[in-house]
Amino acid sequence: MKTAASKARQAKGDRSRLAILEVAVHLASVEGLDGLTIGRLASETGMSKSGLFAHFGSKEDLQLATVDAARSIFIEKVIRPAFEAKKGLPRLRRLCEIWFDYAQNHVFQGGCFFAAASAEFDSRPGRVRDRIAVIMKEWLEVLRWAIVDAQEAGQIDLKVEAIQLAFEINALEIGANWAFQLFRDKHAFTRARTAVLERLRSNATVPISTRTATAKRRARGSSGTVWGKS
Amino acid sequence: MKTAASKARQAKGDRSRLAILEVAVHLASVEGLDGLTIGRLASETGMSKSGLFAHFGSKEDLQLATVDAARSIFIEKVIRPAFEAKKGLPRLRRLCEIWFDYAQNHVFQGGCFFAAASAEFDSRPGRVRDRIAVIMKEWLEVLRWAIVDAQEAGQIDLKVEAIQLAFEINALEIGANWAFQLFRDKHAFTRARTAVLERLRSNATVPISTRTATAKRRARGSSGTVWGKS
DNA sequence: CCTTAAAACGAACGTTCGTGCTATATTGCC
DNA sequence: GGCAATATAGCACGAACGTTCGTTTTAAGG
Repeated sequence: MKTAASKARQAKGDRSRLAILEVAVHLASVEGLDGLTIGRLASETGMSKSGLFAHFGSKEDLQLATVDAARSIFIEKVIRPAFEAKKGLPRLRRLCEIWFDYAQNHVFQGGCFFAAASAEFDSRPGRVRDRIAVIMKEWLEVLRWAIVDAQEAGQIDLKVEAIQLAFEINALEIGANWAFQLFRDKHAFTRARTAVLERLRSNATVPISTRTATAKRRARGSSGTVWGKS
Repeated sequence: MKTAASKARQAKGDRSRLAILEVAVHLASVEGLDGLTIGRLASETGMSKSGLFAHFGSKEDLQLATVDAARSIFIEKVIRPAFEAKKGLPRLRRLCEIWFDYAQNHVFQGGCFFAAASAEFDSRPGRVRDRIAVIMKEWLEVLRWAIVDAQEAGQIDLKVEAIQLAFEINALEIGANWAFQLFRDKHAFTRARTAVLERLRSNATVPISTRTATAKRRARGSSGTVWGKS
C-alpha cells in the first residue's frame, strides 16, 4: 500500500519528471506534440531513451503529461496574475492584456502552446485531443465569467451575449498569435489589442482608458480566486 | 530538346500527378503536411511508393506541390466565386460569406487547409513555411483590397484602416475554424458571421442587410478579375 | 508495328520511431 | 550499513519513415 514512506520514495522521480516536462513543453510548442520525440527529448535532457520513457509508459501519456504541464504554466503566467485584478471589467482587461504578453514574450518558445496543440490534434480523435478541448473550454469559460461579472457590476451592457464576446476576444487572440508566428510581425499584437479595446469600449457602460498593458504592474494585493495547481 | 512530341508524352504523368495531389491535399488537411506520409499516400492512391515518389523527387517537393494544389482549390472555391460580385462592399461581403461556407462545408476534410498548415509550419523554417506565408499574405491582401475598393466607392468609412479591418476579419475566420475543428460546434460560424457583420455595419456608410449568405446564389454574370491557375 | 521515352513497380537501404526486456545505480528508510 | 524500492541505462525488436536502384510495364509517334 502507498504509505507515507513510499510517497517520500517518489521524491527523486518526481523531480526528474518535472525536469523532463519542463523541456518537453517547450520542445512541443515548437515541434508539435507529435514532433516531440522520445529520443530527441532524451538527448535534450541528457537521459537515456528508456530511462526517460519509464516515467511515462507510453508516448500518449507523455503527451498528456506535457499538455497538463503547459496548462500549469498557463495558469501560473496568465490566469493567476490576471485574477489579482478585481472582479469585473478590470479582471477582463487584465486577462486580455496578459494573454497578449504571454503570446508575445515567448512563455512558450513556439507561441501559444494550446493554439498549436489545438490545430495539431483537432482532427485526431483520442485522449490528447479531448484533454486539449477541455482546457480550451476552461479558458473560454474564464473569459465568459469575467464578462458576466463585469455585466453584474454594471460595467458592460447587459445586452451583449457573454459567450459571443468571449468568442470574439479569443478569436482575436488566436488570430494575433497566428499572424505573429507566421509573419514574425509584432504589429499583429498591436492590431489585436486595438480590436479588443474597441470591442470592449463599444460594449462598456463606463469609460475605458487606453493605457498600455505593461504600465502599472504594481499594486499587487492578495490574489483572488484560487486556481488549480496541477 | 522539348518538342511537341515529348510534351505529349508527359500527358499521362501529369494526369497521375494531379490525381495524387487531389488525394494529398485532403490527407494533409487531416493528418498535417508532415503526417502526409509517402507510404500512406501511395496506398491511398493505389500506387507503389516508388512510383509515386518519382513524381516529386523529395518529400519537401511533394509538400510544396500539395500546398499549391490547395491554393488552386482555394482560389477556385473562394476567390473566383466571390470575385463575381461587384467590386467594393458586395465583394467584401461575398469573400467573408463564401469563406465561412468553405470552412464549414469541408472543402478540405480537416477544415481550412491553410489554417492547419500555418500552425504546423510556423516554427519550422524552410521553403514550405515560406510558401504558406506568401499565400496567406495573398489572402490578406485580397481582403484589404476589397476594403479599399469599398472605401473608394464610398461604402466604408475612410477613417478605418483597411489593414486593421482585414486583420480582424481574418482573425474571426481563423477563430471560427479553430473552434469548429476543436469543438465540432457549428455555432462558431454563426458567431463569427455575426461578428463580421457587426464589424462591417459599424464601419459602413450604407445600410447592411442581414440576409443569409447562401440565399440568392444565382445571378452569376461573367467573372471579374482573372486569378492565377497554378 | 516498332521504337523509345516516360511511368510504375518491387525490393532494399539506412534511420528513427515507440516500446519492450534485463541489468545496474541510486536513493531513502529501518 | 544494509535492504528494498525506485530510477536509470543498455540493448534489441518490429514497424515505418524517406530515398535509391534496377527492372518491367505502358503508351504515344514515326
